[in-house]
Amino acid sequence: MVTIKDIAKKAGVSTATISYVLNNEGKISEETRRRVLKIVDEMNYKRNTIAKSLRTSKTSTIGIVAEDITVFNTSSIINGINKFVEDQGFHIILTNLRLHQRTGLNYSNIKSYMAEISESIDVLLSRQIEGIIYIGVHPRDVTGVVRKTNKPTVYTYCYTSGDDYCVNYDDKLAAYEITNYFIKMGHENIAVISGPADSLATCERLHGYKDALNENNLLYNPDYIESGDWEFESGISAIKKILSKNKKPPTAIFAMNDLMAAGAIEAAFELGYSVPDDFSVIGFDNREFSRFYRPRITTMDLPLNKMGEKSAEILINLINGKKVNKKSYKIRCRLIKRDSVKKIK
Amino acid sequence: MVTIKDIAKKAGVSTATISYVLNNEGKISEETRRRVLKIVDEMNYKRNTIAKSLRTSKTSTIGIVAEDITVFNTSSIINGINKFVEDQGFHIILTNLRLHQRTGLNYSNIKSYMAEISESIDVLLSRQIEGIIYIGVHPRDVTGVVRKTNKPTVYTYCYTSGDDYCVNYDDKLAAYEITNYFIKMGHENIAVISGPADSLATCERLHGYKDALNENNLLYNPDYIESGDWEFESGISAIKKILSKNKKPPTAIFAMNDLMAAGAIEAAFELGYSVPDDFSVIGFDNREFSRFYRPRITTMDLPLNKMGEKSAEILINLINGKKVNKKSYKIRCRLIKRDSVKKIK
DNA sequence: CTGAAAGCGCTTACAG
DNA sequence: CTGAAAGCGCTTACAG
Repeated sequence: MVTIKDIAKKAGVSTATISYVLNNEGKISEETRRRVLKIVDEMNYKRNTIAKSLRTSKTSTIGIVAEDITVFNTSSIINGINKFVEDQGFHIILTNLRLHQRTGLNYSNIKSYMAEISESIDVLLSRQIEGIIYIGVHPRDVTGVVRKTNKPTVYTYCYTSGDDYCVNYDDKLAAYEITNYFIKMGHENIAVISGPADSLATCERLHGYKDALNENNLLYNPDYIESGDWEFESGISAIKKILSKNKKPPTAIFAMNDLMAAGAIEAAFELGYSVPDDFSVIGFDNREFSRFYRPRITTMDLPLNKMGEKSAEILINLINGKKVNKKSYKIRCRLIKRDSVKKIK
Repeated sequence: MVTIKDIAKKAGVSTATISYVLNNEGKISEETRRRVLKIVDEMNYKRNTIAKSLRTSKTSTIGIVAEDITVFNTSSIINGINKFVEDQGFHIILTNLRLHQRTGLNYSNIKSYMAEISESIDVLLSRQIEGIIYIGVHPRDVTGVVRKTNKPTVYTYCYTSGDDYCVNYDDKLAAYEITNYFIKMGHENIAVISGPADSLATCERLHGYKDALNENNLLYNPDYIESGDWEFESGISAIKKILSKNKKPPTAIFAMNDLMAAGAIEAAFELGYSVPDDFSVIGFDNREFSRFYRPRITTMDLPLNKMGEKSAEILINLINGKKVNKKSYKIRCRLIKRDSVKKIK
């Protein structure tokens, strides 16, 4: 391996000079600079970033701790982070907790993985990362799950109840917009297939839903709300329950994710109904299949890339000692209008 | 930041002793060991891996170069890699070329990104990674795309025509098994919606398809083959072409991915046919939606996790100087039988 | 404009 | 069993 020393010897100058040339420090004569650069090229010298990092105590490396990289949201978020930090000369060390794989959907027992998370973070710290981005598998409260460090940390796709930097999409606004869109299309009886009641996303979206109802002087009917577990099958059972509970069936169904929306459509189909002729349906997440399901599902696109970029931006600013005054960012989702909603009246 | 020196001072021993204790070198008395460990704990000392790496010239870090992390295959492969290397104390530096995002589906102009890839690899090398895993977005030949280095390198989800380590799934065998399954279910007229003709995957699978036909004394009919571009829409047009070209329509359709299979099902539906009553369909990839499409699609599950693990295993062996005699690994896919295939006759 | 030298935080032969 | 010392490959105040 060729080092700065070898270059220095061959060029007949000191290692300091090589270093100055390599770092474009300016104060080197044009002639020396050229000669050094030529030798650098000839000897195919590659700088050892490890040594530089040790000396400067800057690694230009951030740690990503992903709860589960195989969950649909994560790769786009990482993509966004990557895009942003690349331009800053930063690199990413990736830690994957494989939470989904290990705990299934029972995110609540994440507590048992706290020791493991803590260890992951220790390893990251020992590698001198300059900041951490923690990516959840679901928008939920992770307070206390991630051990505090003295490094800047940004949470995305999850919240904390503390004084931390969090980047999420705007759940409440999204649900508000979905509900308003239904209303604009003439629907007044709008059912909801929600996520589990203890989910923050469920809460926030129910909030947005009610706000839209209120503003349009529509009554909130608790019998129109049924919770699922984010899976396809729970969409099926939820819609059946809603139908059996209400003499006056809804004309519109807001499913809090596309899987449950697909389940609802499937169930409607089985029961001899048609979507959107008998029911209009809107999903959430803009999962790949929603684009070509039968019917094509109207849904909310998640700003995953933007969330990644924003998280990275905040983190880099914090690393550079810049003030970041806002703590909690909520990025707007985008309604994708397709064929599962019909105008009535 | 507390260093080995601080510990040494407080413990009244040399830094060498601390290092020996930390690395469990044994030759330290139990009494000293305990005292040092206690102080390490008290002072909340964390080892600086960067310094260690510089000294030992081992970083226990591998570089992953992913052509595009948002493409469906990649995250599971990374998951597999992660799982394997974690146990070896290795870490991952992730580079994401965002190829799909930047070039769309036109993978062929990857050549224009060669300079960029080369630079990414330089950066990785300067960070002293000990090996590289290159993850393609599609099983195709990437010879010459990735600059050779003196570090062990494994290619997965892509091939090279050279003497490189490649880990893929067994395309030919998969197609062979699909075709045989159709035949076992009584089908003799089996159409294929293939990928682009210049795709290695297409080639290999066509091979497996023909082999199965031959073995069962069925005639190969070129009019039954229509190529798509892996997208949903191309499944629609392909099936229409096949139907219009053949007086004797096929009873079975092997679509080389789930998107095109869904397109074929959609087209059949539009034309008044039903799947699987009029046509049986098998897809490929076991994408999420295939599980709850109408009908649930029979498909091939890709061993993505295993591919990641295998790649990591080979790489770690190479890093450790062990012999890895086989160069090309082909891992078997798994047929997932669902509702889109019907037994006839 | 350039160099001698110290030092980042570790590890490791070597000596005792 | 333990320590003094060199050194990994860089950067950087300081001196000239």
